[in-house]
Amino acid sequence: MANHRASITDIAKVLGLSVSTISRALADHRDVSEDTKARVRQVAKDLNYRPNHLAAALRKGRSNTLGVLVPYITGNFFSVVVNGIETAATKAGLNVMICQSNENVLHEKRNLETLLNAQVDGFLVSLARTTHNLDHFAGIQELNIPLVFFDRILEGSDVSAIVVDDRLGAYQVVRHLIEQGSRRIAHFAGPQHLNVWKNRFQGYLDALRDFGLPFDDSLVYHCDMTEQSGVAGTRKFLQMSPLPDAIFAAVDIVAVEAMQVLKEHRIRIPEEIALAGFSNEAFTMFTEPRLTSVDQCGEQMGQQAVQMMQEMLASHSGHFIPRRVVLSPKLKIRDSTLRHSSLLID
Amino acid sequence: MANHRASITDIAKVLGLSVSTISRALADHRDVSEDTKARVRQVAKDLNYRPNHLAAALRKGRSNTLGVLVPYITGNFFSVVVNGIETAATKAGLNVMICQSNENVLHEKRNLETLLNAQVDGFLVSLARTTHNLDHFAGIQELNIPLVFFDRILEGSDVSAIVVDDRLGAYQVVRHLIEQGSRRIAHFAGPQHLNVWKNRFQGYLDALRDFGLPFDDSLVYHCDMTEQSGVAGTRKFLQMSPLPDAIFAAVDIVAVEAMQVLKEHRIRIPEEIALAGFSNEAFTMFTEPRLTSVDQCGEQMGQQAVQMMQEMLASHSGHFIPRRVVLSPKLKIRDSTLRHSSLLID
DNA sequence: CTGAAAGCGCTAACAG
DNA sequence: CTGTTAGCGCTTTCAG
Repeated sequence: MANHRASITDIAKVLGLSVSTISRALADHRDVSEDTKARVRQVAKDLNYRPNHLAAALRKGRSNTLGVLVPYITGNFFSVVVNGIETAATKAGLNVMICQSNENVLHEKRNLETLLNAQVDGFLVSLARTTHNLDHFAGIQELNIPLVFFDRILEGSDVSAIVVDDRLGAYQVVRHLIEQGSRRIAHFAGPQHLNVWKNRFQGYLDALRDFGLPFDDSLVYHCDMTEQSGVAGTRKFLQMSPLPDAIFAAVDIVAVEAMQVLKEHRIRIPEEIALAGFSNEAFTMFTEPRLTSVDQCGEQMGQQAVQMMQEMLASHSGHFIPRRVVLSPKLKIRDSTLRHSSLLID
Repeated sequence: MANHRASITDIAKVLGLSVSTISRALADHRDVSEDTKARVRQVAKDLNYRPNHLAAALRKGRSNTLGVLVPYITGNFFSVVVNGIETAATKAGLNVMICQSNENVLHEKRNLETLLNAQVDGFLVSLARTTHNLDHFAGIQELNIPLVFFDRILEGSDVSAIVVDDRLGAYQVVRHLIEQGSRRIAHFAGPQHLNVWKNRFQGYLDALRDFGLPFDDSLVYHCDMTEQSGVAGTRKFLQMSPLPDAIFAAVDIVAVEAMQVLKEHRIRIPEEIALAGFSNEAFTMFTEPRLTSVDQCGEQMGQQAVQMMQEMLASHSGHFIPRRVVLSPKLKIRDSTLRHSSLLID
């Protein structure tokens, strides 16, 4: 007999009341007497009643669920953001469905459809590296379903988003490198159609300009930031003469690959070549030397994304004016760039 | 006009057919003529029709969704398992809802209810560290909803699960340490009510016994494996005389903390004290020296969990005989234990 | 304060 | 091959 999900109807039968009364009682509606509510709650407990979200969602036209789409969750940054999203969503009584695009725009498209079919009330999205246009978001826009991007957005697109000031983060890194005496600073740049890498490159350029250093095209290695690009790029840098005296990689993992190549060549870090990454991945604390990087406030980003989503959900107006929240990144200075050793921040 | 989710009814109206025909056509039912199917599909496309999973789930009594509950997804191991689960589930046409318990049994209980209310068809669970009994799973069992545990299960419980042979993994680590010449091997042990840490401790004990080393109680540091327990434990070990000549931590992060303490004390790794962890977290590749660890085949674990779930879902028999799949861990020998440097496996 | 009735979008007998 | 009908469990008018 227990092998059956108790429904509102079951409770109604036991108490000889109507389903609507039970429904109201469970929702703590003020039209129901306290006495009735108490009895309903008791029976609900006895029968081990569990509300059927699906039915409620179908009826109400709202699922109370957010669809989250990230490139991947292995790795530190996105899992922290997702963590922030989950925490904030739970607090707001919203559920979360998480999908990974695996950096593949086709997966992204398919996941979007899955989430759409699951009737999510809103989308929180960080783009795949291979996404070059937003065509596959047209359906969502047409249906007026709230959509908030975070971290990765398409360069030049006018969308609501929580981003970090990547340009500023990169600027701070390069300024720090210059302050530590570097003059020939190499850079690993990522695909320029995504805001994050474009802006990090821009920050690099801006800092060079502001501090009167010449821009040297050959010091920039363009790559897609996938496995091993750090190895190839570093080898290329090491063939130059004179050598660069610093390397700033727009992604931590690439910086770590560079570190390994530099070590193989017995090049001292940071004395001969200083090294910095971006994202403040967990492993930056464990390398030797520890890697200077830029923290992107993932937890906060997730929370803010949910907050913006809540506002959109609340404002019943069909259309939303794209808003943008820009978080300030935090430079994390560590041994890999610190020549005049003294103040180690962290 | 586009601002409206097209339904089967809409398609039916356009074509002058009944909803059931449309439903069947979309499901590629053989009773519908190819001609009709083609027309239905065309109109579906034109109207940008998206099936409503909620409605289908409500009607069919199946949501095609799996509930996944893990302690956390930040950190490598569980995010890899979740990755494996997602991949396998997607392949099987199942959706996935992921929840984190944050190692908190109360969260675990609440998440279970959320997933239950979301009408998931099955549960994939890895227990929180603070879970000491399975009372909160009673509701699931009663409803005969398939439940598969993975990695962390309650010691002594009779449940279906995919686990890794933690005892064997630990045994291999300790044997390796002994082969490298260690004789006083210290161990960081975790909470013993969970299979994983109990078995790792057992593997440690078994290896000592098999290779004729005495068991010394003071060489075991019991802790809850949270932040900083590695620091405190290592300090304690360093006060012993004679010093241990190896440390085997049941968790990687603890091993890394130990590494940092050892470095502060200028103790050479592995010459003076060899060091090994467990889980093969990503950062084990980046420490210096690189950390010997045990890989737990997370991806495979996730896939197997889904496969077992599918079998349970398929077999319509109400009750399931608890099954267990035990995966073989892989010892990853790296510099932190390799004294007679030669064959570096990886 | 409580009840009756309709319907969210879909599927699955059953009936032609 | 297609249509009719009922109903999954819930919420929400509208009527008492």
